[in-house]
Amino acid sequence: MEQADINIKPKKMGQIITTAEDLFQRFGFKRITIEEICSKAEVSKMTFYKYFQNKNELIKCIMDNWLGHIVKGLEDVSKMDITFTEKIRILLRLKEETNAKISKEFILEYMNPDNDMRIYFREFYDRAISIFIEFIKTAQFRGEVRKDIKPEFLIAMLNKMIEMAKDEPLVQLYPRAADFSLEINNFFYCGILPLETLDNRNDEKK
Amino acid sequence: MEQADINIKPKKMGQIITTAEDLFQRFGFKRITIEEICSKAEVSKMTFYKYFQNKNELIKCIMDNWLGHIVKGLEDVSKMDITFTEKIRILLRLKEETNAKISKEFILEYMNPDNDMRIYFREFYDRAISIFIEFIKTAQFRGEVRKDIKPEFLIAMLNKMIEMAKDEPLVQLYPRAADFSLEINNFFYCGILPLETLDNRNDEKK
DNA sequence: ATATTTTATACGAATAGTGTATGATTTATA
DNA sequence: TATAAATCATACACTATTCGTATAAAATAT
Repeated sequence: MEQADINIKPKKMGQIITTAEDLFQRFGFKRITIEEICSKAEVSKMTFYKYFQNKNELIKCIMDNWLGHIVKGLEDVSKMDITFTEKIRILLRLKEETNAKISKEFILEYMNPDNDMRIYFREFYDRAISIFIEFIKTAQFRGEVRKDIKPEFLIAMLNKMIEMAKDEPLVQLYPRAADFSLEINNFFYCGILPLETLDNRNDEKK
Repeated sequence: MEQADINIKPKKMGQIITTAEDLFQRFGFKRITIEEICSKAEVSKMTFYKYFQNKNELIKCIMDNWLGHIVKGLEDVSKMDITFTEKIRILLRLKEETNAKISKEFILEYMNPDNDMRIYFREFYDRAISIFIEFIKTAQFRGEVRKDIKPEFLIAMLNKMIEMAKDEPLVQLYPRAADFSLEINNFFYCGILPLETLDNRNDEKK
């Protein structure tokens, strides 16, 4: 999927991005130095500066990749000819993935007032959210989601559900993790489906 | 358990240790600055230097705590009047905990040749291992473990088992996570029990 | 063979982190 | 309330780290 895009890029550039992405996600942007990225990516510093002006440009590049990934993911889901239940399941996974990226560490740095990247972070966050909202609006237009629900509310709901999925004692109630995620999924599905389609729901499930 | 020791220490000192412990485990020693510890622990830098000469002394203090925790844990287990199956279960958890502490990040810094703390790290690692080995030797003396097994082999086995427990597709084979950990536990148990006690094993289980 | 890419090393400049001094403020204790 | 002890914010000189660039050698591709 994203593979194709990466392959067009020079090999070393790809190594830098992949390594940096991993390090940034684990330790946050601030803690990682260019030199650490280079040595882990097995690339010399000179090569780094050949492809990126500085660390911030690399960060922007990576965050743009993230956005692209979300956009593409949602576009693909939109096009897919599957039940909306399935779509929600994929959406959930995508949101969870995004959350992992915009994690504590990210938020922390984003909050820091004396960070040059602050404006860019805010922009990224807003765009990510608005992409999700756009997706939901489309679904509302198609009649897959009740029209009187605020998309922003759904986003908040998604986040809460992802939190729930991390609540160990809760998950333990289910014989296997998959059962729990199905439960969450179904709850979501039943709660947002337009009223007029309530009758066909059971048929659709089969 | 360890609670008591902490309470004797001045309050702020405790805050420093707790915060630093958390940060070190998540990001490694090198990445964390004294100032970050202070601000997260809500302690001024002056207070930090009141209790610790420098970052290395804090690290030593924390690593000593870890050792103490292992020693106490194993001593407690030794004293407990429970089946050896149970003991192994607790031992496994303790080893897992220790592994989390001496994680990738730790090893990485420990490997770094130009690190002043290198000798201390090596020493810590050796002592931790030898404490486990001592525990196993005691168990062998008591006849709880087959005498012809090398303790070092058991340590290696424990590590492998902890790795296995993180192998998702494998864990998925079991209806619930607990079942898998029981399986591992029983396998270990059956494999190391002295031959002469093989007959009573089933009775002991009940 | 030749052009391109990548590399190691070294370097000054900029930045960030350390550890200490000072005096004000808070908190505990009598 | 008075007094001692802890904690604090701020500023500071000093050190270590990181940045970004210049150079020329080595590796790789064509």
